Amino acid sequence: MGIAERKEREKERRKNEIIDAAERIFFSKGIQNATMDDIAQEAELSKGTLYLYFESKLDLYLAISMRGLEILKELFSDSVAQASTGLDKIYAIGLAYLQFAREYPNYYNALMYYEYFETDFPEDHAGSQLCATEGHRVLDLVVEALHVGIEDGTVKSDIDPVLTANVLWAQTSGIIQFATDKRKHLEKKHGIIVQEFIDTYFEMIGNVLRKT
Amino acid sequence: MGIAERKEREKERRKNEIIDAAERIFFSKGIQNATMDDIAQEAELSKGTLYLYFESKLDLYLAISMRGLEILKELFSDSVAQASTGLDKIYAIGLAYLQFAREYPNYYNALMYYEYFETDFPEDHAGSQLCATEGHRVLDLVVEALHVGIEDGTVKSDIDPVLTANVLWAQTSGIIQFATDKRKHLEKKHGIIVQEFIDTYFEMIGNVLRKT
DNA sequence: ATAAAAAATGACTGGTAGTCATATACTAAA
DNA sequence: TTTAGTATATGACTACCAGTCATTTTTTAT
Repeated sequence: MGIAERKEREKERRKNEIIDAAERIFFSKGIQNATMDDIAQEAELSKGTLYLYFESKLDLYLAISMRGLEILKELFSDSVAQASTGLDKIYAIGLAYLQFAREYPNYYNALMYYEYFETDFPEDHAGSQLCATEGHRVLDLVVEALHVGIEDGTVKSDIDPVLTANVLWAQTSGIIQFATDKRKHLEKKHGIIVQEFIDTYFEMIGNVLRKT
Repeated sequence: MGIAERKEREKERRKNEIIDAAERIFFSKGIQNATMDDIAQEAELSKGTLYLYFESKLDLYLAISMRGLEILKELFSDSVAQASTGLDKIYAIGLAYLQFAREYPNYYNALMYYEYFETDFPEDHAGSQLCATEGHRVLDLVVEALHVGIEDGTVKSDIDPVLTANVLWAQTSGIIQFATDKRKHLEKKHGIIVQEFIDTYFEMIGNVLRKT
């Protein structure tokens, strides 16, 4: 009975085509300005059909966020795998995050949008929970890297890995957000090149974590 | 000719009454869900009148953000004035920021909303520019505190005050945002009390800035 | 008292998320 | 092959909201 399977595949494909179309519209017009009619037209489907595949505009947007998270997770895994010492793994994760914001600004924005509106989402919203879970998995990589660093002697042993991972994540997010949004302002008002800003931050982190 | 003056005062008062009403609605229903009709009803005015005093819903919201910035600036000024050494001033500013997020969560949210959507605002929007300028003034306090710290020997002298102030501001914003949004998650999933999280961060900052 | 100016009103417009009765395409049994 | 049943697709329609503007009400100056 291969028909059911084929239908399943086609359903999945159509769903992805809709996400593709939505992505083009969201990324070109902005999340707020994109309308479901725009997306329907781009997908060459009627608006009603969109609602057969996604419950709401928010759900459609969350599907795009999930794609962003997948990319981010991939970048992180690669970085961690390639760096040898624990401390280098920490640096590598930070750099990968930065690379993500630079190379996939649209996905980065989508994730920031999610961060901002997470509190507005219904507690039990499936897609939202999935996004959150994926985000936590990324944090686990940082905890693991700190453990490795303590083991191999590149990271101070008197830190709490879980606590420190959360602090690192939070402050690095702030740094990247600032570097992304205020790049222009940094250069114009303060004559600071973003790279200097980033380097200064990484130096600070190194001084704090490195075993002396 | 006191009539013109009286009219001016009354116009200002009405404007503030509208902001008061908008605040109650925005803060209770959320910025997105609040409607201009809600606000008009709360202010006991017609919707058209709101538009005599504010150009748009965004303008009305920015007026509220400005109130938040005023409070924040006040907290910062007081903190800086009370702390004696330069390093203590830095701590004091961080703590004041934290206090602001805790004691005025609605204003804090309004400012975060502004941060997030700043890029969407028209480049030449008056209210938006005013908000940005006020925000920069706050950063100047940090730069100044670093200078004082270098002078009085509590802060390392090999740092660039402007660069460091920007880094501090960016990462502290990330920490506070995380502590605010993820408090629940920190406690439930990792068994971390927010205070531990904050303390760990401040300790890190101290280790980086303090002259040894 | 009256004309002019200022302030306030609310019905109206344009635009959008989401719905639903209807139509079309596909599948399985007779 | 026909037919009944099911899955998929449609777009006109509803409800709602930001912002407008012709009209009305209130205030001021003469």
